[in-house]
Amino acid sequence: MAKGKKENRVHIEDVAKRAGVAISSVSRVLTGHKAVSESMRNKVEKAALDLGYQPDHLAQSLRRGSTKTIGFMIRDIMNPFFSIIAQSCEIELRKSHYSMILINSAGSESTEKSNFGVLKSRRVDGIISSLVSESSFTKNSLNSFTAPIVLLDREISGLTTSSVLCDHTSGVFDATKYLLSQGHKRIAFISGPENIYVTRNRLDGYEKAYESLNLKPPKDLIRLKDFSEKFAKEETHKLFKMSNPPTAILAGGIGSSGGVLHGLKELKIDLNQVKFIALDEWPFFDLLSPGLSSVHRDPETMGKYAAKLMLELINGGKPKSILIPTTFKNRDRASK
Amino acid sequence: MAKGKKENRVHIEDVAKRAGVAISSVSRVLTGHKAVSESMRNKVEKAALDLGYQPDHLAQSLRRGSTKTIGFMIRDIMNPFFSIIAQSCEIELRKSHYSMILINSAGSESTEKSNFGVLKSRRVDGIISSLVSESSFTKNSLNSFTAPIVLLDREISGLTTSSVLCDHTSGVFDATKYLLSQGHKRIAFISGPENIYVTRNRLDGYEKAYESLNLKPPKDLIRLKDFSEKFAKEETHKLFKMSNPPTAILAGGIGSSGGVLHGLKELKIDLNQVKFIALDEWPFFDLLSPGLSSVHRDPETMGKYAAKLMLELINGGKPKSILIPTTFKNRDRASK
DNA sequence: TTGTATGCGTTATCAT
DNA sequence: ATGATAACGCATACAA
Repeated sequence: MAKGKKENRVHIEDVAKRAGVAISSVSRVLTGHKAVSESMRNKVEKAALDLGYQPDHLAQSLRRGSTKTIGFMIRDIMNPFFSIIAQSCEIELRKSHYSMILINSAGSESTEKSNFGVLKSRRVDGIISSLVSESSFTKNSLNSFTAPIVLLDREISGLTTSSVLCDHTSGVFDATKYLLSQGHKRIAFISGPENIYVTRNRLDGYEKAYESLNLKPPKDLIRLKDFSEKFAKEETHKLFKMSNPPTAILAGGIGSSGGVLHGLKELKIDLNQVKFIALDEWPFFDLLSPGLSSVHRDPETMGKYAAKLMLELINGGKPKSILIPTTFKNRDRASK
Repeated sequence: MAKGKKENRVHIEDVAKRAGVAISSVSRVLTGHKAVSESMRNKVEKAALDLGYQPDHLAQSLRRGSTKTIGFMIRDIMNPFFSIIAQSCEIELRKSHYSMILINSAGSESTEKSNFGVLKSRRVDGIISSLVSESSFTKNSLNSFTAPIVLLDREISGLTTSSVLCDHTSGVFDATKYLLSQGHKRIAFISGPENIYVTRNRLDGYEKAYESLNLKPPKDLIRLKDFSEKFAKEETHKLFKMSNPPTAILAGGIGSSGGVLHGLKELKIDLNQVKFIALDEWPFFDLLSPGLSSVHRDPETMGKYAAKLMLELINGGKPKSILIPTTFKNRDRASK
C-alpha cells in the first residue's frame, strides 16, 4: 500500500467521523469534561486511539490563550551551572506538561531586550531568567511583560516577580572567615559586576567576615567587573605584581575561577603557595591537587524551585522569593 | 491614566483601524508583500510602530503551517559538551528567526519516544537530536516524523536524515598510536554502549592503531556499557585488580573520564604511573597535573552545522552528512 | 493596489 | 448529554 509519507496528520474531525459523533463531543471527552456519557467516552477514546490522534497544540494554544510554554532566558548556557538549572527546570515543568523555549542572551543587554520581544510574540506563559543586568533598562522590559516572571539569583527593586535567590553571603562569610583563621590577611576577591545581586551578596559575606574580627577588608584586592575568564586572569597577573600581593584568592563563577587558575599557572604559582577558594562548584575540582575548596550551591535545586515558583504564579499564586543555602566545602588537607 | 496593567495586546485590527486601512493591507505590508503602494506602506508602518504591534506568532503559525521552531532533543544537557552544542545551535537558528524548544531525554529510550510525541504535537519544523539509542524502536519514531531531522553524532542505517558526525576514528587512532609508540601495550578502552555510532567509531580507531603495528587489541581491556561516571569508576577498579592491568587508559565522554579519574584517585594511582587520555575535552583538563591529553572535537562547530543542515532541509535541500574532524591534543610533557 | 471573506484546528457558548 | 457554530489572530485567494 504505497501510502507515500504525506501529511498524514489526523485531526479532531477524523476522530469525530470515525466515532460517528460531533467534533465538540470529541473535544469534550479529550479535555476531560464532566458531562459526557460512558458510551460516548468509550467511543471517542477508541477512535482517538485507533487513529493515533494527537491534538494540535498550536490550535489549542490559540483557542485557550495559553501556550503551556515557558521561556528560559539565560545569560550563558555554556556554563554548566546554568545548563544544570535548565535541565532540572525542564524536568520539573514537563511534569505539568509545560515545554521550555531556550533563549540565550549571550551576556548582552540588547539581546536580552529583543529576547523579551521574541518570547512575548510567542506568547509564553511565563519567563524564567537569569538576567544579564539589573538595570532600569531591563526593568522596563520586565514591567511591560504581563506573564509571570521568575528570576534566578537576581533581585530588582520595586518589581514583583518571584525569585530563586542564593544565600551567597553565609557561604562566602564562612570561607573568608576560614582563610582569616588560617592567618591570611590579604585575601583577594574577584567576581562579576557590582550591580547584580550575586556579586553584592558575595561581597557582603567577604566584608562581614573581616568586620567580624574588627578588620578592614583590603579594598585594593577587590576586583569586580565581569565573569569572564579573561578579566580574572588579567587581574590575577596584576595582583601578583603588587608590592603587597594577596596570599589567598576568592573567585566568583566558573569563568573567574578558570581565569585565576590559569593565571596562577602562567605565573608558576602553586596552589600550595596561594590559597584559592572558588565561589561555585565545578565537577572536577576535587581532582585538582591539592583539592580546591569552594562555596557550593546546588543548581539542580535552583532549577526545580524556579519551575515550582513559576507554576505557582501561573496558578494565581502570589510572587515570592526562596532562598537557597550555600555551603563552604573545605577540601583543605590541613584542616582534616 | 491608571490603565491597569491588563491584557493590552495590540492586534492587527488595531493597526488597521489606526492606519485607516483593511486588515489584509496591514498583513501585506508587514509580511513584505510586493504589491503595496508607498503611501500604504508608510501609513501602516507608522501605525504599527506607534502601537508597538507584534504579530501573534501563534496565529501566524497556525495559518502558515510553520512554527519557526526547532525541537532540540538531547540526551543530557548537563553535559557541557551538549550544552555548548545547544547554545551555538540556538545562536545560528536565531539568525533565521527560529526558536528552539529544549527537551531532555535523560538517557531514557521511552522518554525519547514520548518526546517525539510532544514535539510532533507542538508542530516543530524540525528536530535536532542526539539520540539515546540507535535501536529500531527509535527508528520507528523517526520514521513516523514528517518534519526534517538532523542527528548529532548518530547514524541510523536506512534512514534519510542529515547528520553531523565526528571523525572519532582518526583522533582515537592518533592517540592510541601515540601510546603504543611510548611502549604501552596494555591500553584500556572505556566508553558508552557499543550500539551507537560514536562508540563504534572510536573503537575502530583504537583497534586500527593496534592493527597498524600488527598487534592484536587487548579485548580484555575493552569495557563498553554507558557513559556514566559510575560505570567507568567501577571498571577502573576492576581493571587494576587484574593480574595484568593496563598501563594506559582511554575513556570516552565526560562522565567516563570523571569516573576513571576518580577511580584512579581512590586507588591512589598517580597520573604519572598510568597514562590517561580522555576522548572529549573538558575545560579544566589543562589544569590537572600532569596536563591531560585528550581527543578534541569542537561542539561549537557541531552546533552551528547542525543548525545549518536543518535550515537547508527546511528549505527543501537534500539530506546530507557532514564530518567534523577530531584532533589528538597531546599535553604530555615528555613529548615536548 | 486594495478590500472582503475564508480557513488554519481547536475550545467553548449556545441551543436542543 | 449532545450537536451546531462562533471565535482565537492572522494570511491569503479572490473579487473589485
